[in-house]
Amino acid sequence: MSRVSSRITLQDVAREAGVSLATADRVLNGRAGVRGATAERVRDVVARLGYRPNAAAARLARGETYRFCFVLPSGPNVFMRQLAEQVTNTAEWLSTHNAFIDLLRVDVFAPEALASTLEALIGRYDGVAVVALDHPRVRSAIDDLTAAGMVVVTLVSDVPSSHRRHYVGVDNIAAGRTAGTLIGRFAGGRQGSVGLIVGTPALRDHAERQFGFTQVLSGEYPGLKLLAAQESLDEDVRTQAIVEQMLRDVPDLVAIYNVGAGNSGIAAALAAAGQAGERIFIGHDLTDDTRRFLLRGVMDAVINQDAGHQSRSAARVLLAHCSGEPLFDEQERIRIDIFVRDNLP
Amino acid sequence: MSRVSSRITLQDVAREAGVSLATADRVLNGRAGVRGATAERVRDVVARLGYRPNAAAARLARGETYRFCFVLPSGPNVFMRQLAEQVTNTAEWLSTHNAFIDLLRVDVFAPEALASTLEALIGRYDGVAVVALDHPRVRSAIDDLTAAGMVVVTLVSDVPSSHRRHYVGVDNIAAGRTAGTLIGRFAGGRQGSVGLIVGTPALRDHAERQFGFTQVLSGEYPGLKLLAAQESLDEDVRTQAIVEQMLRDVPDLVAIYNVGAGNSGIAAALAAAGQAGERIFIGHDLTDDTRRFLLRGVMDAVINQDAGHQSRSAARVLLAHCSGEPLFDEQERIRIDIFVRDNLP
DNA sequence: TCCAATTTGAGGTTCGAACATCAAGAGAAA
DNA sequence: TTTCTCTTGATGTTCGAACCTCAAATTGGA
Repeated sequence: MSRVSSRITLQDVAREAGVSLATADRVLNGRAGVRGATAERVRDVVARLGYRPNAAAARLARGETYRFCFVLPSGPNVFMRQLAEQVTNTAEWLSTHNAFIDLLRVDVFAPEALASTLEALIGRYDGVAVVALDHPRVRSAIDDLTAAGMVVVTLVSDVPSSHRRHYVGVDNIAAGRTAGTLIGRFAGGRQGSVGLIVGTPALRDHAERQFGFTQVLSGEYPGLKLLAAQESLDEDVRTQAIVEQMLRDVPDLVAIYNVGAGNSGIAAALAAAGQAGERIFIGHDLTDDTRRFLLRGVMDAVINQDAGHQSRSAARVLLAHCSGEPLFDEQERIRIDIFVRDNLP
Repeated sequence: MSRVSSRITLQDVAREAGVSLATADRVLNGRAGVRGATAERVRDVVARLGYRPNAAAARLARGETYRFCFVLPSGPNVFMRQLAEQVTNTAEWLSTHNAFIDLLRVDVFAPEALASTLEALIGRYDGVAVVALDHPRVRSAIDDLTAAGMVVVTLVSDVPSSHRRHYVGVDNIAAGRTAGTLIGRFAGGRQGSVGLIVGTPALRDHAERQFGFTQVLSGEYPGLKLLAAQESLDEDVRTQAIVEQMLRDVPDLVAIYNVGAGNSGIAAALAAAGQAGERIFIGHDLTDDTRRFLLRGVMDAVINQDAGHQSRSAARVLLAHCSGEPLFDEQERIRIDIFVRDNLP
């Protein structure tokens, strides 16, 4: 029953408030030269009539174009490839809204390179979305961009102490905790060891997931013994070797949690040992591979953060901050998705 | 590296193709009176330059306003209240895009009433989003609306055999299967009975969830015995009574799956029996209550379909279909969310 | 009361596409 | 060649807000 009749324009507001279009315009756009009482009257009418500026007309009149730069890690990481692809889709959408995206890829393990890449962006863009590295050099580069009047958004991996305007991504501690709870529950009282594989603890998101996971497992599932974390550098061959070793050395292995990439390696090792489906196996990022592993019962759950959502969200946030349009917080919250075999999209 | 330089307008396309603005316009808007070869040339240039119409300008020029009607069930159902609230939010957003929403609430258990409500909408709206009931009268009402040139979208609950243009909602069979898998896995080999509570099997979504759940449980977890489904009519007092009885009569009760509303009643019954946290308890719809139950360990998982997402998605779909703008399928897919204690938003 | 500063009004231009109208040009059929 | 139809160009108007300028009205202070 929330009815709004046809369309209220600034004209209507001005007429109703007994002022000219120019004055109404001055009030709404915060331009100087309007007496307080008059401004108040206009604002009252705006509220009373429920006036909302026509988004299309406003955009058209403003006529600005925005340039954004997305900085993603290079390398073969599947999730980052998905993200890059989604950024390309987003770029297409943005291009109909007078905003343009350049996509840059830099070595994720080189904070210096990332920092100098960022610094080179100063003045060339209106906004930057960056998969950041929590490192003093990077932080100061982000602050420099912000100081230069650019809007900076961190993507996937945050730098909380920087002056970035917004973080688009999930709480990775919570993601790790989620994995912990799922493994704990799936184990259902069984006793034994749990293997933990991380890409590299140098990545903030990996470290955070590991932290959350450890917290839950050691705090709430005393029957499960957490093995020392092994580093895979996100490579299939290394995860495979790690798991093969584990299957040999740890007879009471109940579950494996893979914090980073390389799930195919784990699946291969399990299959080779004839153990696929015997051990609980939880990992991150829904890909063609992990989807197949779920369907075949090799993996038990996949924790995911939607690349498309993150890319679009970053774009919307940048656009909103640059153009001063409102933002719906709720829509920009990235969820920690849990996928099992039955709720695959 | 996907760079698009400033902005290509229809002017640029026309110049590049060596035709007039008028002709370029005729080609792009499919107006008659252009020779095939000429049209081809224009389309080539469009592709080559990557021309995309300015969304704001197009909207403004079209200058149409759209009227949509959202038809939701009346009654105290929490999810439907959330949905109604989100529709109100969506209405606010839409109002800046020249589209307006009326919200109607009708008795969900009365197909005749729903059907006649729908029929009364003919000609008064450009689009309708309806939480439908799968009933011949309702189906034919939807078909009548469609025949009258209106865009009809089913929301939350589908009528697949109707001519609705789109279904915004989840696959409820998959949702039920997901619950089944979670309970099966959480039980972790324990033997015993599983209680099943539905609001009413007359609701398609409830029936589908029950179907999916039963499928998984009886097919894959032979150690778990599924008790006969009990009807709660989505009422707390009734679910409470049902569970109290269950706790008395079924000593080996392992888990409870509540297909509909009324989770508070279940929590109360469990608490009264001192059994909160002892039985696996999975239900639907994330609310203040269920969130609290998750945090306290009373519930083990909540399966959710995001009301805000569904409301916005329905609006976007209606808008896109009415105005002929493109739609990003991937963005409009509603996910089956699994929430445990650790990944609450 | 008068001057100066501040407020307000009136009007115009711009953005890019959609859509309309009319005349000029091309081509085909008679 | 003439006539008629089919294409094309030229040109305008519209949408609603943003932003600009200049003149008129109002206000406040001296």
